[in-house]
Amino acid sequence: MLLDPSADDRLDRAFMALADPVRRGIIARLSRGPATVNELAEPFQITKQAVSKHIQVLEQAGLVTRTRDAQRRPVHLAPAQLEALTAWIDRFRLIHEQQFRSLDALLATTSGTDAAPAEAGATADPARKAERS
Amino acid sequence: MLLDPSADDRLDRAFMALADPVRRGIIARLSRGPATVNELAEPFQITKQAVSKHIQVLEQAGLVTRTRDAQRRPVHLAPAQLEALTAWIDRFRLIHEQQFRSLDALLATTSGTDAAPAEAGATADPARKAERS
DNA sequence: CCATTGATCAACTTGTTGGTTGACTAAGAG
DNA sequence: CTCTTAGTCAACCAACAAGTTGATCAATGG
Repeated sequence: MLLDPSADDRLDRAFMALADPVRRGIIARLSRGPATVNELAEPFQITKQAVSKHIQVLEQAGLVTRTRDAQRRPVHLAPAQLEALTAWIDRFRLIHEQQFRSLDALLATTSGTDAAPAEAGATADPARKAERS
Repeated sequence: MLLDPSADDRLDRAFMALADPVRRGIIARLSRGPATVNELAEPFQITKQAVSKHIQVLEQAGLVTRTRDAQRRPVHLAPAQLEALTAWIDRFRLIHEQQFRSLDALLATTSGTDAAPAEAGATADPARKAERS
């Protein structure tokens, strides 16, 4: 089960875990501090068992951790995985932004007449020849 | 286009779209510039139809757009939705960080003997009203 | 006109997710 | 010991997601 989850696998679980409004609500609540299953279940119209399953999903995704406190199992936010997600997204967001800028510069130097209406790169794309990575 | 998907719905689709290594690979490829379905399908061992479906998912999530170029339908990255995702994540990441800091400060002022074993917030949690004994 | 290329549509199979109910374990409290 | 609180486990079901094959559409080229 938890032997060696690849980086892809970890991202899969984390993104999937956030692709549900209940689980995002749980994350939002936990950002204010730890909470028990019952407390987390209260805002939603589903059974406690369903919430427990959601928490399991979040835990397997590395987004929360559970501790012990008598009968209670307080759930805590684990921000490290959230950081990993923003890191992944921002990586490609920034690459794209840079590509866009350099393409923009290229168009500015070659065409000279008009700067092309925002729909850049549809056919004349300098990055297209790179393949078979 | 669809008729007014709620913010929750949009986040659902976007996070779900990224919860798949094929689709993340497509995003990674598109960060280098637009590509056709065939180009995007090449690195993967699945049929072109499957890739087409993945692109539909990404498009409905607002992460990519498609244009026309003769028979080709070049796919472009749409970075706005990526920004929305990092915005959502960072919101709660920062709230949590701030909570953690203020709790840390609280512990530093009240307890003078032992600084607690790193698992802060488990027992002394300002957000929980339940107290025992 | 017909053939080719690029991509989508439609139907179907398979596996997984989100939810339920009911039984169960664990820890205190009377 | 019994009762209550907090939570999980197990079995089941409806809905959906990912992939396949086969047919179809759209644009171009001979």
